[in-house]
Amino acid sequence: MPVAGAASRRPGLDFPQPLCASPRRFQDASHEPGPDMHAYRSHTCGALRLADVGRSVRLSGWVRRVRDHGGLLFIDLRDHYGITQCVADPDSPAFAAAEAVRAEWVIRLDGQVRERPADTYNANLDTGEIEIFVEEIEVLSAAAELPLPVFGEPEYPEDIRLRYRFLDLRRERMHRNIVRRSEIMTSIRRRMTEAGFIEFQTPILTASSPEGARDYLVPSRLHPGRFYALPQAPQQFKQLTMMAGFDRYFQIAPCFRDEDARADRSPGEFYQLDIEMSFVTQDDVFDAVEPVLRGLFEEFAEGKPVSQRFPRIPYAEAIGKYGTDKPDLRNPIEMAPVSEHFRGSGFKVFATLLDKDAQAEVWGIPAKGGGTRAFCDRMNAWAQGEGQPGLGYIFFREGEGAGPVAKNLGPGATEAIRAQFNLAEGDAVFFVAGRPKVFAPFAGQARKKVGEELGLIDTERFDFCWIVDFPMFEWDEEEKKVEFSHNPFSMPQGGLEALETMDPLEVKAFQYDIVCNGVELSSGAIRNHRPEIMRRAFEIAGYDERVLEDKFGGMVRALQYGAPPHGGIAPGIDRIVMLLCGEENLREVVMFPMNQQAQDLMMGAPGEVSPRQLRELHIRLALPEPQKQV
RNA sequence: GGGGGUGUAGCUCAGUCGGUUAGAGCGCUGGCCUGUCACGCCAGAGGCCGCGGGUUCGAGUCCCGUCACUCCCGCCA
Repeated sequence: MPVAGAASRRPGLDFPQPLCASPRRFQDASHEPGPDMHAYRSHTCGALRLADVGRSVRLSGWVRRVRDHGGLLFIDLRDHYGITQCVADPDSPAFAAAEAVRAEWVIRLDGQVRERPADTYNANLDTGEIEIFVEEIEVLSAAAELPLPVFGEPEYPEDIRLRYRFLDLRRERMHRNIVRRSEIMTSIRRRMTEAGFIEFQTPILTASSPEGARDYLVPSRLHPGRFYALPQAPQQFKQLTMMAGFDRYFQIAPCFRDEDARADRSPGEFYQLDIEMSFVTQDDVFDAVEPVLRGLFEEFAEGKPVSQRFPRIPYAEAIGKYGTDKPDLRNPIEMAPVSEHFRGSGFKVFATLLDKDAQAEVWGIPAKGGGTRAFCDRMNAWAQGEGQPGLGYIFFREGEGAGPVAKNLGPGATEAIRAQFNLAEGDAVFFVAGRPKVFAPFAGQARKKVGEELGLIDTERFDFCWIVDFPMFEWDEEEKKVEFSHNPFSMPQGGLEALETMDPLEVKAFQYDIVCNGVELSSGAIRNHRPEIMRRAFEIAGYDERVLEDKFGGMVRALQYGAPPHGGIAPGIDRIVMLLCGEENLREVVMFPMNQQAQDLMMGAPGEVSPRQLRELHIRLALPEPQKQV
């Protein structure tokens, strides 16, 4: 069998695009087959309709599927724009050629458009009322046996999908995701521009910054022993842009962080819609960003409702009600403290805990519809699987609270808890106890699990919220010191006075996140534009002035020469696209992603380089002992 | 760095308590088939059971190690 390299070229994309997304024809009807016919096609595979019946056409594309009936043979021809059924019978001069083609070959064919017999219309295809009677076939590129099928949309191992990404991207769902990503990008640029923002470019090769994630480093040839760093975000550049007197900056900015991946966190690189504005308060930023995101989501949500106002939830309240600073508001469960019902009660485990530790609390997680022993036991087993001692519960049936907790707690307190959460027959409530700081993340997981298990989450919605009033500092248990909890450049609420007079751990920052359906889309802040406040903030976090000068010199200098109050935010593009494509994994919306180990299996990155390249960079390798084999 | 899961045909998977020649679907090769669109029917090819070691009369199956992929924790201002 003839074997050729896989065709990655898409002639269609080289054609000038008319205004409509799917051009019906590339050429005028006057260009019928003949000497003037285009070499590859007169129409795309998504173009032809009943009105074209009788026309002589030329199509090119991939063979999606062949159905060979012996005396009659169908080829589904696919390109970027659609699928057209082509048919050949022994009367056709192309019959022998048609019998030879296989899936994913690239062919060009000429033929006549004809109406399908009415009872064989295919409503699933835009072109389903017509077919092409094939008169000539030219194989433009044959395909070897496929390492993964293109037809159909089942699950395949990711390493194979990534190694043969060009095949994976031919699949309908991936192709649609990537096109939608492009449309989302275009819409974002339009919306930002219409809102008066202008797009800037900032350096990719820049300096390492001491805070935050691990940097990707690029060795300098001209300066032995020195390194550039790829930007973790254009944070300082966008602030400097404001100090330079521009206003309303945006950029769809590549960001690079050398940290381990997650399903919702690409290894290595990702994109942010980076935004910064001058002379603004927190409310001004919200008022600028909210309509862009709402409009964007409404445009691509396919009818799913989108929050009209994004509720603003203080950080502390989010932790208390949802156990997390990225709550999924589609989940109606709100937790609340129930310590008072347990204090001094007959349920000794919690009563003793509360007695011994003044900081201890008990929280309740109401579970509407979870009032069966089977469900409660299942949740308890789940909690143990998560490394917890268990998950206490009361479930309500036959007019009373049931379960071991209720038995020891007594009917009075049990009824008080039922009333507090407004629970009824058939409902349950789960309990977590200890120091909130320690158990809150688990409580959040339990809330999520209960919501999912009981089907309380309406997946056909986009629920946004702002999380506001993040703490400025937090206690770093490992280093035993106060550390910036988010961005060191955020303005503390209350300014210098707050830093001078308050417990640092009590100081809040003008720091905020946008959360949608439990996904943290972005974080931002009103920046600290006052050098004396910044010096004090760094001092509290244990950095002396030299560090500030060394590492943030450019920015600190700029602050001394007239810096406007400014602030911004940076929504994650990949996560937005993921939500709007209904995907659970970022790799489904990135065209050529790396795997979880930050390798590009298709291109072979990271790869080895020649000794000469290393010499030029003044680099000698000091590999770990068990020498890596490649 | 740590924990969980997975690894058997090109692809998706099954494989019982450790027991004969390791199976199915899709794909591939050949044959039949004139209205299919997940076409249908018949036949065939295709296996280092991830890799290495061990236990055993006997290992896809049990044990140890290792590699790869993936999910999670740490990490991600």
